Amino acid sequence: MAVLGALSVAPMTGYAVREAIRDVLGHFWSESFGQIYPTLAALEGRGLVRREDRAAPYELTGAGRVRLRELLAEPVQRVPPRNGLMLRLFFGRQLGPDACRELLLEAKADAEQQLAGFAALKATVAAEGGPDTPYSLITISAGEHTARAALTWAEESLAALPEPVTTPTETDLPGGEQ
Amino acid sequence: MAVLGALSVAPMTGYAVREAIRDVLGHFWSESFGQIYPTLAALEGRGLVRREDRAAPYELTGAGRVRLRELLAEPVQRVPPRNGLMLRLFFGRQLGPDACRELLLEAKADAEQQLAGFAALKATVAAEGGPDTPYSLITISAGEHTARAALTWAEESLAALPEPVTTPTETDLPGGEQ
DNA sequence: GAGGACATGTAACGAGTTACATGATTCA
DNA sequence: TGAATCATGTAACTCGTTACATGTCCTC
Repeated sequence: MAVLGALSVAPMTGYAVREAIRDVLGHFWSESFGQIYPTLAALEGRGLVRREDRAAPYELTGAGRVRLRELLAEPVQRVPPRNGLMLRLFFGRQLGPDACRELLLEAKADAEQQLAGFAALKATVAAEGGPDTPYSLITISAGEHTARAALTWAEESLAALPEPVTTPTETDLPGGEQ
Repeated sequence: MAVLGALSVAPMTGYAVREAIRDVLGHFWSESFGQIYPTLAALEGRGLVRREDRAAPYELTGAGRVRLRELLAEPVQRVPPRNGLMLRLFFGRQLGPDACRELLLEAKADAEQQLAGFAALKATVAAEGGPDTPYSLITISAGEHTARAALTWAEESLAALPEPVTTPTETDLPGGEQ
């Protein structure tokens, strides 16, 4: 689906398909390198893509466009979740509060970096313009919302973790929290 | 890591481990059924878990607890993203605005259902109480933030899509739906 | 003429899922 | 006694990744 979709935008060599998937779809999709050429060969065998000769870029055939629409219309199948960060935090008692704080700080920095990336990407896409722009902006917006949520969550969780400040010594003043 | 972590909470049979992972870690982790028994056998072979006899539940050994802490301390490796919903929306021009709206409505309903599930889960976990509760609440909070972000995003995107209102026709009579 | 990019492929390996096969226990 | 649930395991198969192997084209 990703390969056909990429070729629906413009004819491309396999190499360019890989770069397009990495750079344009990168924030929500990925294809391993060794996957793309076999896929293109299979698609060519089924008449969904074609190329003039071995040096020319692949282009979508009519049948390929039909097939792409079929694939896009198929129900979204969700992948089984596997979030290593959550797994570590869930067993945070085994890991220790300090390491958990470290993980949350990483997550926060990560979210901030992502937000910056999305802002830049949004500017680029909006400047280019084109028929696919509104749909592209929707996916970027999803990334932004998710990253902002991660940022807020990390900050809240850091505040909620026990011993949020370094305790210098056992100098508890009277009237402190129980 | 997930299996050792589950056994760090309480001794369990393989069957119970599977249910614990599905019911407790389900919103951020999953293990396939056919994965758990081989894993338990391997862990037993390495002396990280033990059981009295073939009928008894597995329990963590001292070495197993050490190994779990090692694993938890390893850096989080992120999985390559693969979000079928975003892929479909990105190529939304091929798919058509109506189908895109449908996808967004599904995503919205999904997020709402998740939010309800998290609220219930939070209440359960908070009521039980225990040493792992604060960490558990952190992961639930992550789910809530993400789901809320998805909900907001879906609503915004629905509003942003072209033709957001149904074109009024003469079939706009009371009870005219269906 | 050397290094980097563009470009195309293959093969081995590994992780994980589904489906199958089997048996014990509980309870209506 | 039959069905549902609890319980343990195996085997085939699919998917995807990493690493390898090869070659061209351009430019400094």
